[in-house]
Amino acid sequence: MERPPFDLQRHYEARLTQVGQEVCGFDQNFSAQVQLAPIRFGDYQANGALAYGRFCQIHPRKIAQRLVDALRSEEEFSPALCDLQVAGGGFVNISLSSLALARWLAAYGDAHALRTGANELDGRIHVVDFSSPNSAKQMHVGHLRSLVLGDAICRILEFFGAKVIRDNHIGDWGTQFGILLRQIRLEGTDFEQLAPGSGLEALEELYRRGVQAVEESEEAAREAREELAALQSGDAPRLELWKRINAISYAAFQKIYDLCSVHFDLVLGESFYRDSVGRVFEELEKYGIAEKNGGALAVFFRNHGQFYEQPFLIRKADGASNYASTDLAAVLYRSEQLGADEIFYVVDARQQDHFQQLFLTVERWFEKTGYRLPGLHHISFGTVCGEDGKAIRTRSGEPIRLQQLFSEAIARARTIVEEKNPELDRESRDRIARAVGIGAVKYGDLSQNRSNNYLFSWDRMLAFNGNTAPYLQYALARLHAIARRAASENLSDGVDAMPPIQEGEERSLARKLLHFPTVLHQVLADLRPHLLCTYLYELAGEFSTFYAACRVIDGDRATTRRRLLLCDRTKTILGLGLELLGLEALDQM
RNA sequence: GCUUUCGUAGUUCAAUGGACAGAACCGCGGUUUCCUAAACCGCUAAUCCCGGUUCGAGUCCGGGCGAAGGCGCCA
Repeated sequence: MERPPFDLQRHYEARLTQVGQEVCGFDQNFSAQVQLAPIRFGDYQANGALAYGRFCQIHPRKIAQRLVDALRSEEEFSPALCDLQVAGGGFVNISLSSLALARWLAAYGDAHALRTGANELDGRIHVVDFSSPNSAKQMHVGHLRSLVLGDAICRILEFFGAKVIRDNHIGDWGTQFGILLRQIRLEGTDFEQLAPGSGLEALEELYRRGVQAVEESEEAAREAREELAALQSGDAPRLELWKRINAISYAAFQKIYDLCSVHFDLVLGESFYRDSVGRVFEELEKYGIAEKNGGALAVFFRNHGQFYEQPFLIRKADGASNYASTDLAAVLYRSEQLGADEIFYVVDARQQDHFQQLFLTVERWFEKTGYRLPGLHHISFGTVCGEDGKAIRTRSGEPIRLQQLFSEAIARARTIVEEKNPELDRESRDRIARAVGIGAVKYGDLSQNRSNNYLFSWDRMLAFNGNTAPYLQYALARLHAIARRAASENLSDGVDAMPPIQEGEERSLARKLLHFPTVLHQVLADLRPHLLCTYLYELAGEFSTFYAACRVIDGDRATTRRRLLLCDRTKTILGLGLELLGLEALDQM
């Protein structure tokens, strides 16, 4: 028997469009427009007849009926597999039979089978630039989004077959070093006392004082710029200090990354590009893309609707490079050395102008030089705001540090574990507390549409009920418990075919499982992991309802076997979904 | 001044131009001799305003109002 298509929504879209055009005689203006249907209408619905009927002045119901009649002679649309109905003003509703549900579940029985269904990006090289904190400053809640969103996006791209290069583009070559070096010289800071891994708070304090000085005095600002220029031109003592500052910073960042299980393939930082910015300046000037303006080097977009009077500064008047300089050099490196087909920048929406201008500049530059232009994408996200509705910043007040947020989440989770499961050993309780606490925080961010700002709230970040990671983890833990019991009673041996699904809770759960590929394609289309969160929450909800209503391990062997298989598939998809979001799966909690 | 994003129940959030706008939290009520009650079941409540396009608009376009951002040497 032929394997059913991985994503039925996609498949039906293609098939119905094809049958409409080739069998029914509809022209190129017809497309089936298949989408997931509300359950009251069936499993999938095709909306294309409404638009097409209007277009060719035929009643849409007639169009829909012609399509249904043509489909009925196709084997895959036979009554044994699905029911077709014309409804409303010309919708075509498709409802899968229990046999069709069972066949799909049989074909996609484990994570490996699911992965083979998703190969759109096989062999593509995708560079994802995310997290990218600034050296010498602690990460706070404002840094959460890039970190968890970036990690989830990497996992999703990898699932579809891409070779993903996770690049942490740390801000280690910018203005803050001028300010820091000046302040260190002024205060005579002793670095021997700042051991790697513990000195970041002291550095941050130093920086805070430095910023204050620079804001208050033009003289101090000039000195800081001079310090930076001296560092960037390779002054040895300053480079030595710079290295120490970075060692302290990187060690602190790594603790956070370890805690929430995020890893990088490359941690190059802006400084990595310090010797290649020269080539950028040279080429951009040579091809007339950049020009000197008031001492600085700038790219103008004089015919551009938005940027006609907003130039892109790529080198400061004092010769120092800036954010734009290193970003340009980084694109070149990622294209030439890493072979990037696509580059994703997971950076907040306030930098939209910067990235638009960066991309416009790169397009001109690569066109002139004939360099291979990768796809450039700014995966922007809204700002994390405080109670006042404004962005949480390092400078104003004391934002909540990531370390502090994660610690608090783990502590609260531990309290609950100890209350619910006092019989577990200490090691298990620790593991569960960590997975639940970190998971709740990650999910609190991931479950929201990235394009909106959101108010930081302890209540959301530390919620363990409702639409949260622990809800998903709990459902999965129950599925593991069922599997353990089935194994201990030797119930799970030799069952790989899928018996037809029964109506009611079983069917609702099975139907939801089949939506997984469609949701993944939606997530991939514009890299919005919150759609996967919503889906997994609904899936876990369907399972919980099923679990409350149906005894899985039941006296009746056929029932037990059918329900065990359904649980197995749910366990696979829920587990894979959690993995794609970067959330830890638990087998008990 | 120019410009970008956003505006949905009391609150925090969903909704590839489709049929009756979904959840969660909060509140109230119910469920456990049975595979984990971190669960399940039930009740109430919303598309900022005015136009336009469309068979169909929370979604697209125009104009208001409101919020947050960006705009030559910060990243």
